[in-house]
Amino acid sequence: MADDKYQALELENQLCFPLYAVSKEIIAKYHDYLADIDLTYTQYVVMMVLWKEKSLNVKALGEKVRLDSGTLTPLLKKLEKKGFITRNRDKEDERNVIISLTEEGDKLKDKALDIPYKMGKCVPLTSEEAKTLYDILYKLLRNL
Amino acid sequence: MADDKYQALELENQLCFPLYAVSKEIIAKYHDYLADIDLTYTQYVVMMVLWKEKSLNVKALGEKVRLDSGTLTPLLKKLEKKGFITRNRDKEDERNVIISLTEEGDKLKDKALDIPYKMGKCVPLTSEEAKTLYDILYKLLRNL
DNA sequence: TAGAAATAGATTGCATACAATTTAATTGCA
DNA sequence: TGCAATTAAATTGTATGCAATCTATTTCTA
Repeated sequence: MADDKYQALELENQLCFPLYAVSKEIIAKYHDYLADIDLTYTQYVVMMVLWKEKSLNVKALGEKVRLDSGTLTPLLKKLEKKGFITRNRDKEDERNVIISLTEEGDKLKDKALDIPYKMGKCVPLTSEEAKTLYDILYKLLRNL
Repeated sequence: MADDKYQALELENQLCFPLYAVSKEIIAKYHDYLADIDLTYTQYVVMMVLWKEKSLNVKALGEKVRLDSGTLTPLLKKLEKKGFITRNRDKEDERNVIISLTEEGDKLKDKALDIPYKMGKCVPLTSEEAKTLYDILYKLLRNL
């Protein structure tokens, strides 16, 4: 037991590693479904916000998806190039860039409709476990 | 309720998003502690395996940290440049590259010793919640 | 009201991630 | 044995992520 003091430094004794690993692996499972509608996971997350909000600025979008402009600016330019969104300076306050869904982008919602269901089937948890996990994760998001 | 059918497509109704967001935010919390010992989070994860295993090939390392050679090769070259590890072709089977801890790399373990403790204090969960989260995440890792 | 402070995005630089492909070495089998 | 299949890393290409900085605009205040 001479090395006991190093136990906390083992991968299996940390909470962050399985979080990081599970997050990556679940996102990987989305890959093929999302490729069918020409989106990456991060782009899908942004589109989910837009399907609901229709239009908002980069700052507000970033708060919802928890990404900064360094990540969002290039990603939004790609979504614009694909024709799913528009990017326009706010006439009221030229500091803002307003992101809006195009008709094409809005139609994509229907093609995405079965993805949550397909993904749900990929996650091997009981609904009770899923709810527990969900609650703990949101508690963390609120308090981190 | 005309839009009920799109409910599953809302960010708040999905399990993956909080996983992805929490994972990123906890890793961000490691940033300053790890900067003190000149490691990124991914490099830290790799070093944790090496502190325990001392020596193994890229393939075995990749299985433990769930990263492929496309990520590991450049990362390991950086750790080598920092003097924490060595990379050597296996004489028995030249396809393998054996990663070994240097004395310098092993000493880093002592500098990292308080990081798990500091991180634990950053995660606002009861020990019971932490254990529940841990168990569910490992169940997912086993079955995904 | 002019200049300082604050704000929103964009840019730069660095470090992942991973799919797909390539290269080199080893194994397995006809 | 000889070559096809397999295996392990490395490489290439694309897409994040984020810290730090920069630029343009707006707000605040002395």
